[in-house]
Amino acid sequence: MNSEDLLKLDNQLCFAIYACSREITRLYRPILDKLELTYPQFLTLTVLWEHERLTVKDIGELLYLDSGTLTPMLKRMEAMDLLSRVRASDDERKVFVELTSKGIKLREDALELPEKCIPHFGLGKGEYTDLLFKMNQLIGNLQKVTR
Amino acid sequence: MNSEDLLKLDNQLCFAIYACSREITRLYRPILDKLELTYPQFLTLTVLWEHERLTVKDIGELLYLDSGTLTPMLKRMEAMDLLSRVRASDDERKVFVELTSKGIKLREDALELPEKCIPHFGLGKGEYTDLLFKMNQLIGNLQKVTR
DNA sequence: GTAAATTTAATTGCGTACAATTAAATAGAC
DNA sequence: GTCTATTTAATTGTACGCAATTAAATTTAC
Repeated sequence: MNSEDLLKLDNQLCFAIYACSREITRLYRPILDKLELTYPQFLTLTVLWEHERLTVKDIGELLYLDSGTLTPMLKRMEAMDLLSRVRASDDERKVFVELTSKGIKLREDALELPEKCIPHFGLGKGEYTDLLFKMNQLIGNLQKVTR
Repeated sequence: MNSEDLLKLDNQLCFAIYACSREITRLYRPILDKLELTYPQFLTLTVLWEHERLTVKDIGELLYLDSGTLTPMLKRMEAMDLLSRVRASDDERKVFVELTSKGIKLREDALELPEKCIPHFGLGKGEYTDLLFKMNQLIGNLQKVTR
């Protein structure tokens, strides 16, 4: 494709991905609302369900977010009693984030989010896995350039 | 995959797409900065390069954005002398958006954005087209549910 | 051992996203 | 023709997302 064609909206993969990301969030929103979570908050809980205790930096590396995004979001989630933020005693630059019992318990209710929503993607099992692999590959390629 | 597995970050296609969207924006940013544009502003120009004159609603339907996002962004772009906003005389609810000569001219410089960035995706020509098709298909599937 | 460099989180500021509401104009129902 | 419903954009308010800066703690270089 030449650069004229690449400029057309319909040929821009980046737009398709950007639009798709927002469409999925739209699909998730009713259940997220029920859980009283935003999508980035749900992702934050997801990594904490998997890791128990993480620094702000750890979360940032897992979700590709920086402290400018995370600090205020984590404070909101702390105010909601989903997690606690404690400055590390051995290295006072670090802040450990840990789930409260409420945050841990929320996992059971959150199980239905992917369970109920992913079928609406209309992808076969192989297609889902394949697309997941390709997107992760693309992320990897991009990071080679941008880091 | 069961719902326990689907909840894991590494298995969530939605996260891969969300992260990928932001990684692409990160890749685009140096050139966008040079053009003094944000990514959504670039998309808005893209549809106006293709259509000449669009209402706010038209732009919203093409980019899946609502007036809450578009109105302030279009005002900023008007202040940058990239486009004009004129209320339609036959139907005063509508606002027509049209590029200024500066907005039209910017297209030449913008050609290098996809031209230079897309090679960094590290995808073969077939892979790019294939992934584009699959993402658009997924968007279509999602819209069946959310509209 | 101390000065400089690095790391970590917080802060500031700007620009989206989007739900919800408002206000004005137009279309439809009768 | 008028009353109601719908359409369109704007407004308001909240929450990201990220660049740039700040401030404090720790590492390192010497």
